[in-house]
Amino acid sequence: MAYWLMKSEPDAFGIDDLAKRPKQTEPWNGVRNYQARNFMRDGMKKGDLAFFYHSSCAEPGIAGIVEIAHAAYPDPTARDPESPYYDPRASADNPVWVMVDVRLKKKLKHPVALKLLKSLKPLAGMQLLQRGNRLSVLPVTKKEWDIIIKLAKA
DNA sequence: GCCAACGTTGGC
DNA sequence: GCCAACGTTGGC
Repeated sequence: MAYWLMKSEPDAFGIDDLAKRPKQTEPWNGVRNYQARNFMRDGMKKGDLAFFYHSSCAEPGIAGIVEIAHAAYPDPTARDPESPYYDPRASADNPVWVMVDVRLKKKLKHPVALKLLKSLKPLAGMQLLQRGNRLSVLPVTKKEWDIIIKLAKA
């Protein structure tokens, strides 16, 4: 079982939006970065857990925990000319882009702010905190995961 | 709104 | 294959 972090802008789709979805499940479409795609395609398994991270907002940080409810499968928005995520290279034979389904496990009563994560020495190696990091899907080590879970409960 | 960092594109 | 130009991300 692996751990992940997935970013979303709460103005576009936040943890509360996920909570309102049927079965509190949503296809994580629109990822258009190869590294992020590869994490989803090659790394994510059904049952893996991920932090739901709010980016580009007043209080960036971890807002909740989600479970990977479905492993990677083709992202249909890549083949929809009406979609902002449209990619003319995508076809039935070669979907190019994939998505996973995420299901809400828990919305944190007290989100773990980026500011707090940055202040903790044991988390200094976190990929999220590295300079210039822009990936929307990132791996999290079990050690990091456990530390953050404790913070969320504190 | 600014800007650093990074990925992608496209001319050569 | 190089690299400048451009677009995007995301914290502040």
